[in-house]
Amino acid sequence: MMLSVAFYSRPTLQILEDLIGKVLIRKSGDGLTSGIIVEAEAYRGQDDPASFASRGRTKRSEMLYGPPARAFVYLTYGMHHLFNVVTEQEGFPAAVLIRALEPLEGMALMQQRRKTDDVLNLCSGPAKLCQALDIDLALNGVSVSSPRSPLILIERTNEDEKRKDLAWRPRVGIREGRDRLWRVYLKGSPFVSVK
DNA sequence: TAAGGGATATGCT
DNA sequence: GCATATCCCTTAT
Repeated sequence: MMLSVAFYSRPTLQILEDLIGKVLIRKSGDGLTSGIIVEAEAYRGQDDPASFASRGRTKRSEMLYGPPARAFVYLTYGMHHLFNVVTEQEGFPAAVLIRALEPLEGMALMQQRRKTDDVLNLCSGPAKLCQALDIDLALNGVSVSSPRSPLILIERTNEDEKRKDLAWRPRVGIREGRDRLWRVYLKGSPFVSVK
């Protein structure tokens, strides 16, 4: 059901692929929003030039060194929040950035927060999904594997699968480019941010 | 294609 | 201290 700490303690590239198709659930005072993960990106180790950790262990990268199954939320470009899940063992800097979701529950709330009715534009980007799910710095460091957490990841339920089955779709695509080493997305999904 | 915006890190003085 | 470059993006043009 809910993804355990053990799930996040494995090698990051394995977690990356396994996260495609999982459900991210955000519970806030406004209500519940959730979506199926259709795009993600891995950052692992100090040798990964795309990772904050490549510039040393600093205040900004500190969360990456922490224990797995915690949310790492940060601000970029002065206005956008990005949501990562910390992976691997404490002391090794690694995380998976969640880049796009297929909206599942709380669409009306997402539309309100995103100020658009376009379903394809609600969660098709790492900062868009944070806005749609109301993820900001207040959630930095929270556990994503505790039942009481405002932010959790789960296996999809049977009911979800009945509603919209991902299984028939093409498997994940992997993109390697520039210094973004590992990006995985659901090939053919209209909800991804990759062109 | 470019502007928007703030936190962070670095490299000065 | 302060100045500056950078940044895992989005929106509007």
